[in-house]
Amino acid sequence: MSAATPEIPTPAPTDFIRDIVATHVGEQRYPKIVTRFPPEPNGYLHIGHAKSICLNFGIARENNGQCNLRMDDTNPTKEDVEYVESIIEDVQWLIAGWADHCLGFKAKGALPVAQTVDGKPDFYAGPVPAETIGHPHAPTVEPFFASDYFDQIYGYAVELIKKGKAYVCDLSPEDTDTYRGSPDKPGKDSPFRTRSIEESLDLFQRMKNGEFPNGARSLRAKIDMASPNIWLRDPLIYRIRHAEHHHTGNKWCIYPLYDFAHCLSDYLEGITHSVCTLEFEVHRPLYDWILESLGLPRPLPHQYEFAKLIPTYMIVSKRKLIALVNDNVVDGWNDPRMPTISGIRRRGIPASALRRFVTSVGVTKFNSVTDIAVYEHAVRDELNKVALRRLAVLRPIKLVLTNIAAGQVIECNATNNPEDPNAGTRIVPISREVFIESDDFMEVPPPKYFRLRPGGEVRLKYAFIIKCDELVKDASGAITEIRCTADLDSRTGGPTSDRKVKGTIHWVSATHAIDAEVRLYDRLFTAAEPDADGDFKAHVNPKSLEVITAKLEPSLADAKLDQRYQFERLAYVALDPIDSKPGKPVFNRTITLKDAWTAKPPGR
RNA sequence: UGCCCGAUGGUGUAAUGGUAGCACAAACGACUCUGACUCGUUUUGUCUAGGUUCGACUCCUAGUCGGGCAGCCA
Repeated sequence: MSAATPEIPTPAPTDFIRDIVATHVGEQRYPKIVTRFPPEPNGYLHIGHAKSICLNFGIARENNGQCNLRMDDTNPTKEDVEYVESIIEDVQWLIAGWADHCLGFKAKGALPVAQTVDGKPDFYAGPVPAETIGHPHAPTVEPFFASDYFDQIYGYAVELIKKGKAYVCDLSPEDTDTYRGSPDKPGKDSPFRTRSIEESLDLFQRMKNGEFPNGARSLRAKIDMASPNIWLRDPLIYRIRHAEHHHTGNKWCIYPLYDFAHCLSDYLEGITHSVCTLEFEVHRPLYDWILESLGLPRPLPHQYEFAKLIPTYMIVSKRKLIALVNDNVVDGWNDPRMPTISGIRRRGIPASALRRFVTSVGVTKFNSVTDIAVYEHAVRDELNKVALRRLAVLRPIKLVLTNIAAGQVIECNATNNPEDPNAGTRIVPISREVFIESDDFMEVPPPKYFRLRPGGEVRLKYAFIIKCDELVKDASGAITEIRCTADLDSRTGGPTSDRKVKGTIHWVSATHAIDAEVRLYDRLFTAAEPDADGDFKAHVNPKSLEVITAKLEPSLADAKLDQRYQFERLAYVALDPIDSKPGKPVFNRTITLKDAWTAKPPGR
């Protein structure tokens, strides 16, 4: 859909992780920097993931490295191909024109290849050259899948058993919990901890063969039940799960747990820097323990943690996002109000703006909340540069120019984008009857109101200065028509065009206007931290969407999907990529223009 | 209350023993055929207490506050 949005060259960001990478590059510790973005395909990607994507791909592109897209799919009961496909699309959209050349994809169906390193057997899962990656669903390539490594991971588990570093445990899930102890009390050894290597080997194979029901047994790393770190108290590394997997089908009935699969997936792909969020910090000793216990021949990956992105007025939790979808609070994952990447895209926000925002917040280990104003500023700033200006009236009120004859049409020359001289101009027709924004007229205005008022003057942008002569009201006293005279000499270039009037308002010719649906989106929540009290649904903004029929200048009849527009003085908008049809455009309001008047007018 | 991590204006982030800076926000002003954009000015900060040092946001000690960890989730 949307075209690539290349970055204007800016100084490469710095942060503590990039500093570490820079040190490693200086030391030539690795032949190539390889990162990875490893989502679990159990939901859609959101703005928090965007930060991780930009960090991981950013590190890769700044160091001539590579960033693998990997499905972290070790839990068949929660994952689905729908999510795999959305993830691929969202990642490619976000990095298009910026880091496509670093995207690590593999040949479709490829599995790790056996090799020998320093006389030791080894496996490696490598990428396909970036040039061969085209369309998101190109038939020859695909992302990496942790589930493609199940054979190797199983082998590593067997290896651990043989080294006496893992054992099959018959404790029930409940007993396993009890034996684990609590953070301030050491755990207790499982009675199966001393089981012989041979017996564990036999049992593990029979687990694999499907001889036992779910939960009957598990494979555990043998570390230290008294460790102050819970994750070192003989953590489970394999569980029995008789379930069909979206990628491996029915081949397996045992699945490795995250801690075991993740570090090994990183190793198999030759990841150098495994970057994740803070909650995995306490898992790092286990990550290292597994890798170090196996005596692997290639350099080991290392894990680095950073703080999640949490913008105000948003929810970033897959579970809660799912709830919004399932409860029909929003219209699907890609509802333009959702903080999902697909929702953000549909809302009309350029990928470059999203990238700029998630980069601008920095990377630290401090749990912070980011003011949504920073996000909105990035969006407006990006859109200001590229949006074509158009005239549109959202809440029309009729205005008659009494000194223009019925049927007469005057062509006005309008600037397409004052920020971009190359954007050119266009003709907008005006006639005797026009619509103006109802907010732009007040019969009894407050002080410092400089739009139209009885007896007052205002400029119709790109046209002429008008003066309000009289009002026509209906029986109830509501204004039905504003009657004005136009100073026809005040057109651009005309004799009185330099006359100063304080206000300039937008308009559309009533006879030329086209009607179109405009969806006015606003923040999804009314509370800065919607989930602060644990009840985010209570803070859903009832006015997060208002659908109106607006009056648009005629040129908007052939608006383009990839083009961003600004309805002058109002908002940035984009065509809805799903509901817009030829001849029936539907516009989504991406974001309003900043408005210093209604934000805080004097006397209010 | 076991272990791990963190703390710089309203918010986010820089300064890696040597002038506390930037962005957003806010306020005021200039400009304006978008009350936008742009430009200018201003307000506001190193969690606390000790210590080391000529000098501490930075190093040390103790404390305070916040976050994370007890899924066969990731």
